[in-house]
Amino acid sequence: METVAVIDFETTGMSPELGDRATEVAVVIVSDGKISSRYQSLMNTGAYIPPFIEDLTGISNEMIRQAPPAAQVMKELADFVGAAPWVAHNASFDSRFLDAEWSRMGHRREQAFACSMLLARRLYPDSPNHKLGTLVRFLGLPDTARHHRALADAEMTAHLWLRMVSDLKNRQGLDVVTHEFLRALQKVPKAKLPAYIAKFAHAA
DNA sequence: TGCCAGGCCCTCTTTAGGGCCTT
Repeated sequence: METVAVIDFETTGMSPELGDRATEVAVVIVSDGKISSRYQSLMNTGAYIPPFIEDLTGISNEMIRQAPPAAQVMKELADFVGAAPWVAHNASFDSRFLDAEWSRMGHRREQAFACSMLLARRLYPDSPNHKLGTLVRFLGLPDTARHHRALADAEMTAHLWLRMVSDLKNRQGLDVVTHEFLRALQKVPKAKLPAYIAKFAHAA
């Protein structure tokens, strides 16, 4: 299986367009069907973390004050990931924060994002909902039991990604499940999904 | 919890509204 970089941000809020900043980032590299390496760091942007976000993530303003500068962390992240394509749960969120933080240091993202949430909505329509934690329980995946911290959520997303690739191969009969294929699959209308998958499945 | 955004997706749709996801 090709290498992908699964990323998760903790932030001060929902919108970098409104001034929210990242507070923690984690990336796990998935290759050969397993997690092969990990990067995580708190990051100091100088931004204020509201109390309810402190409660949600356990990341406090005091912790951030002692964290390395955001530019240093983003540089380390870029070096760590290299040319691997991205994966995130609700990728529109993490991709906007990654692009915003990188743009501040003049760095531009080149690799595309695949979204585990859009794929899970298609592959597991019977899940009660498609929050990361719910999917982990629904599928019986390893639960890091520390939700809303970057590394724990990135690892859970990685296990979800591996499960989706495995299910497409073993249950749907696909021989090759690439990042590019899954990016296409996440955009296929749900009603057309069986026919789309059948086109690529090996002959019954 | 802090009232904000963006994108997807469904439906009582497309000249729109609201729920789901992410912090």
